[in-house]
Amino acid sequence: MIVNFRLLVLRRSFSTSGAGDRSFVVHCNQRITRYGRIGNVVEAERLFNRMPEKSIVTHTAMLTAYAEGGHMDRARKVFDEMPRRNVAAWNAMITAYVRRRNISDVEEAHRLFLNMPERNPLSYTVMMMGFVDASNFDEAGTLYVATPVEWRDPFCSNVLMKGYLKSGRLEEAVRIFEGMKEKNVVSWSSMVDGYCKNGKVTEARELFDAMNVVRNEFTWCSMVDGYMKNGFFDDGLLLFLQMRKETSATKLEPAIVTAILESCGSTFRLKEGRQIHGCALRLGLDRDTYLGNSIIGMYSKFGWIREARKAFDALGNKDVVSWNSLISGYVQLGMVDEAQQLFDEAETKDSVSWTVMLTGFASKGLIDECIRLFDAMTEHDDVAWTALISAILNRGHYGEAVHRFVDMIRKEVVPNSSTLSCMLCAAAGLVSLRLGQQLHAVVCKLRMESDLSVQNSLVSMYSKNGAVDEARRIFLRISAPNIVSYNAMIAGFGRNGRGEEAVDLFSQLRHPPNEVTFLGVLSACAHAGLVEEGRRYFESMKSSAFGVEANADHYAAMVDLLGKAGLLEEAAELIRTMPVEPHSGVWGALLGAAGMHSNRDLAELAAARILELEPDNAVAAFAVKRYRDVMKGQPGCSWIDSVENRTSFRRQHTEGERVYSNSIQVKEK
DNA sequence: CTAGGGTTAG
Repeated sequence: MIVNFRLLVLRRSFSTSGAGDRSFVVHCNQRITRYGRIGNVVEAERLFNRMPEKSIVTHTAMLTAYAEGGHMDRARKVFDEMPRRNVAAWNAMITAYVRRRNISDVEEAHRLFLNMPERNPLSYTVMMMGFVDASNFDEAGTLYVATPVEWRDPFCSNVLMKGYLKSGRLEEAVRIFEGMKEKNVVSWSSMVDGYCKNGKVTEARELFDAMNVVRNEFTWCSMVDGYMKNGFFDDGLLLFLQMRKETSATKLEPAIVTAILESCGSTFRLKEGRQIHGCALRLGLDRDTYLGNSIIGMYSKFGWIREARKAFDALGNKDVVSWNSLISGYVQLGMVDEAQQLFDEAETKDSVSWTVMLTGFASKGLIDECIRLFDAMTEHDDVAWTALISAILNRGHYGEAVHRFVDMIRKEVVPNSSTLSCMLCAAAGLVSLRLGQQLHAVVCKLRMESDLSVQNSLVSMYSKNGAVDEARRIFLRISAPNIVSYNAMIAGFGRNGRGEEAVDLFSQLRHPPNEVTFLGVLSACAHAGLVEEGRRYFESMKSSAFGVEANADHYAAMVDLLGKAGLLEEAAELIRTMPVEPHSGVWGALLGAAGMHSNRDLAELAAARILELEPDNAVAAFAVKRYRDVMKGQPGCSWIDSVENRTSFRRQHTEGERVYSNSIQVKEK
């Protein structure tokens, strides 16, 4: 009905309007623009074709509508066939190419830019956007320098500065920022945000306090979120309260509340989370989809799945993130069936939905389901690949993981830091220095040398491959090592027979040690024969000064330590009196020591216990057989060594070598 | 008609 009426009006307008009816043309141009913005190319095109008189603006609006709808060929045809063009038309065509975020399109944009008869400030800004999006900072920088000084307005400078910040090129960003003659609120806010995103909260706050323009909601939001994302929840909350006092408290930006709720979820702030949720409800902000999604996410992270479900059901405008947040909530609780039900129910799914579901199956070890899901996905991005690879790795299939990684690279999907972290663990597991070094080269190429999780994985990979000095070199370059870094390095020293250095590093710890730290230092003592030190660490751990409970692994390390030193009876006594149930690793340590010191009774005891726990254990079976048939108690027998050359392990190792032998080629970012 | 900040899920 409405459409017919419009057509009627339109028809009358066409018949009554003369060639010079400019207001009608303007009206149609606006409608084409509107159709383009809502993605209705068909209506835009229909109107365009019916217009007897078209202006430059008409063509420009139409080409933009086509481009937004993905029809680049038709957009270009409109541009090429325009009877006359102005700067805006050229800019629009360049913008259309730039928005494709693709190298060849940016090149085409650049050709147009070079050929245009006249340029305005916007031409430079848009072209620079293209280079920035393509991470071509050389060209972007050159173009910035080539931009006439009077045209280097905040608009233009902010684009380049923002690009530098996004790619972690802080110094270049600062250079642009400080060189700007005029800075607006976007310039300041972007720098504050950029510092925060690069972990420099102190510098961000200095700028935040130093700004000479009025802060707006973006500025506040960046700073509050910056505090929270960098682990300073209380400072963030304080600043939020300060904002409420300083600015008009009548309305509140949903974005800032969203940021806080997300942080409540990730730092497990149950009380604050509930309070802020209540506050958002009172202010009527809960209709905001972003905010609603963050509520679902927060309760999911708390494990309060019913609250999450309630927030989901209450949300008026659900989008794909709403669904994904709740699916993720079920997955996090291990409720994979419920997650799958929701996954099947969702009418719109994106790669996140599929990946969440994949990690759900992975958490249950259902590797075939993971692969089935992965194969059913239409697009595989870096995270999807990483989820699959990680699922395969968790099942211990290193060679297969390497195979998938090579596939990923061949498909030209750029690995992220978590992919590389995973793969470095594979290289450690495979004991393949060659693979590890190639991955290290990829890390450098992709500028991920400063990523903490990558650095930690590198330390672990190198030390497991015997290259402990290389591991140490990387460890020393970590700007803010966390407990995982220390654990990797301590264990690395230990397994390479450098017990003193392990002990030394432990004494320099700036973090409370955890279970892994103690396991590392105990193993280090065992390897280096530091019996007294080992005893001391073990006692200090048990004295609960650090709040760490000794588990069976720690006892295994102690049995190993005592056993290697020949204190077999003390080791056996430790097993007898340990408060946790000894697992096969504990008995294995005793078996190894008993073998080394030719204590037949204890070896047989240990082997028997292992076989009770693991009837298929080859080492124990071999030991029992060996003792029964061959060994007559001579010292120095090397049966344990021959078994330790675990054949299955070797096979996997060589399998991995073969798969990645065509060196890994990654395109530079 | 063409241009620049923040927030949610893997």
